[in-house]
This record gives sequence, C-alpha cells and structure tokens, in this order.
Amino acid sequence: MTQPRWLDQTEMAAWRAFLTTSHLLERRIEEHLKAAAGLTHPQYEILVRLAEAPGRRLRMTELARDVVVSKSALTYQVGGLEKAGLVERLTCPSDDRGVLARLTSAGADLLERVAPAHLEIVRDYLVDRLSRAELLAMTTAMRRTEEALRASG
Amino acid sequence: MTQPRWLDQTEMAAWRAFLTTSHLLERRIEEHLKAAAGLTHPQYEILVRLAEAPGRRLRMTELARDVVVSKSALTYQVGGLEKAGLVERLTCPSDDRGVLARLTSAGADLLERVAPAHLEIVRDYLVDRLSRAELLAMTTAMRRTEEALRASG
DNA sequence: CAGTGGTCGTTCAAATCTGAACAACAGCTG
DNA sequence: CAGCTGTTGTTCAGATTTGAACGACCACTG
Repeated sequence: MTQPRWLDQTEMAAWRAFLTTSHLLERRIEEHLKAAAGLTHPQYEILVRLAEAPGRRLRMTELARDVVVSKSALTYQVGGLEKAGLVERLTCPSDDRGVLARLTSAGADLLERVAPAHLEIVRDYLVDRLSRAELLAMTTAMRRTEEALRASG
Repeated sequence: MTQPRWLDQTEMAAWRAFLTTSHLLERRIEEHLKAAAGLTHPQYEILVRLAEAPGRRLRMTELARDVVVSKSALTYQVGGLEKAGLVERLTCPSDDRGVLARLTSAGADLLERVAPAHLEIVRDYLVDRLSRAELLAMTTAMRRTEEALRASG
C-alpha cells in the first residue's frame, strides 16, 4: 500500500457536499413520488426508461443497468408495477431465458400525470440553481466517474 | 398548477448523470466498506463525524442530521456499532432525554485503518477526475441545493 | 405548581435492498 | 449432438430503511 493521500480542504468539501446533497435530494424525491403516485423512485425511473425505449419494452438486465439497481431489486419493483397494471412481462422471442418489461397504457398515463411535479422538484432544488456552464461541467464530470465505475464494475 | 416545464437536453443530461453516478458510487463504496471492515456506509460516516466532534461525541439528533439518515435508521446503525465496541452511548448530562454517541478508541483505530482505502475510492472515481475549478463549482452548486432542501424540509 | 406544546430517542411492522443459490437457457467447441 | 462455460431472471434469507406510534422529558405559560 502506498502512502495514504488524504483529501485537502477543497476536495473534502466537494465530496461531502456531493454526498450530503445526493442523499437529501433522494429523500425528497422518494417522499414526493410516494405521496403523489404511490411509486418508489426506482419504479418511477423504470417507467421513464420504458417510455423512451422502442416498443416501450426493455430486457430486465438492460433495465437494471439503466436504473442502477440490482437484479433482485428490479424483479421486486417490476413485480409491484405489474400488480398495479403499469407494466407487463413478456417472454423474449429471441431468447427464452429473457423477460421483456413493457409499459402499459395505464403506465404511460400515470407517468405523464406524475412527471411534471417530479421534474419541478428536480428543477427547484438542482437544475435551476446551476448555470448553463455548471450544468455542462457537472455532466462531463459525472460521466467521467460513471464511465470509470462501469468499466471496473 | 402552471404549465409543465420539461427539462431540455442539457438539463436532462446533467440530472441523469448526477443521479446515475451517485447511485453507482454509493454501491461501490458500500461494497468496499462491507468487505474491508464490515461497515455500512452510514456507519462509516457516523464514525467520521464522531472522530471530528469535540470530545468525540455527538447527540443522536445532530448525528442523524449530519449523516442524512432517519432517526430510526440511526438508532439501528449505532446499535450495531455499539455491539461491535466501536461506539458507546452516554446519557446526555444537560438533557435527560438525550443520548450521546461517543467514539471508542477501538472505533478510532478502525477508522484510521479503513479511511485510506475508502478515500482512495473517492479519489479514483470522483475527486481526481475533477479539476480544481470543477471541484469548487460542484461544491457551491451542491451547497445551494443542500441549503434549499434543508430550509424546506 | 399544573398544564401545554414540542423535542428526543426508541420500538415496531411493513417495505425494500443485497448477495448467494438456483434452474433454465444460449453459445460455442469438439 | 454431447459437453462446457456464461448469462438470465427468480427466489430466498437476512440486513436495512421508513414512518408512525410511543413514553419520557424539556421549556414555557398562567
């Protein structure tokens, strides 16, 4: 092991601000989605990804990767969405092991109804508080980290 | 309700990058701490906050606020730390309702042993990938959001 | 001092997440 | 086609989180 490299004041402040804020924002979003639509945040993100996908359907594995959730958590959350009639499961025609999750029209309707208030939160607390330059800087920085994490994980 | 204001491409990219990366990084950290020291991430943060506090002790409520965790989750996590001898509970002298969590020397030792590898992850995946200007920009941006969330929550 | 409203930390049930184990299947090699 | 290795999604047990309910206590008011 090499010499430990501590974080200096600037670095530590940045890291803590990031950590604290991401947790606070996550809490707020979770609270809102549950109250407004009875959805968890992962469930909301599942609906979003499906709504954007061609044919409104995606493989479970791809969905899990997109939403950043474990396979078992995805099974659990899709189970809830299916019970609520917002998503349905199809067997994948090209791979008998595979399962396709497809957004139902009820799911699309719910998403359209809930999205505005959700995005309003994202705006009020994050997006509208950043300048255009800050938005771009954050995007590239976050993507560098994402790429590194995905490459090694 | 006013007109829904969708996010444009730049805004949406920034928000998704932030969301995805924070989840990925959280997963990685959790995985490392569990393997290296049998700690959850909240538990690690509890140890850090206590180590910095005067007298290595803090009120439960303040700890919960700092670590951004619910009161009941804090009770649970401190319970585990106490069982492992890393933290001990004292009744607060100035307030009989209150409980002080105090870092034990075993807790301080464990923290010193685990911190370097933990910080190495924070470095490798986030801090070292940001320029000094980006670090500062992120800090102020995150703090603006944190302040807004705390003020309204 | 009794009364009131608020705070503190814990407990409990329910919801959710994780990781390992598993059966079924895909893709390739011989 | 048999055999092997890797992937897919689910299941299960255990760990963790949440929110509501609760008893104990504080601070203040009359």
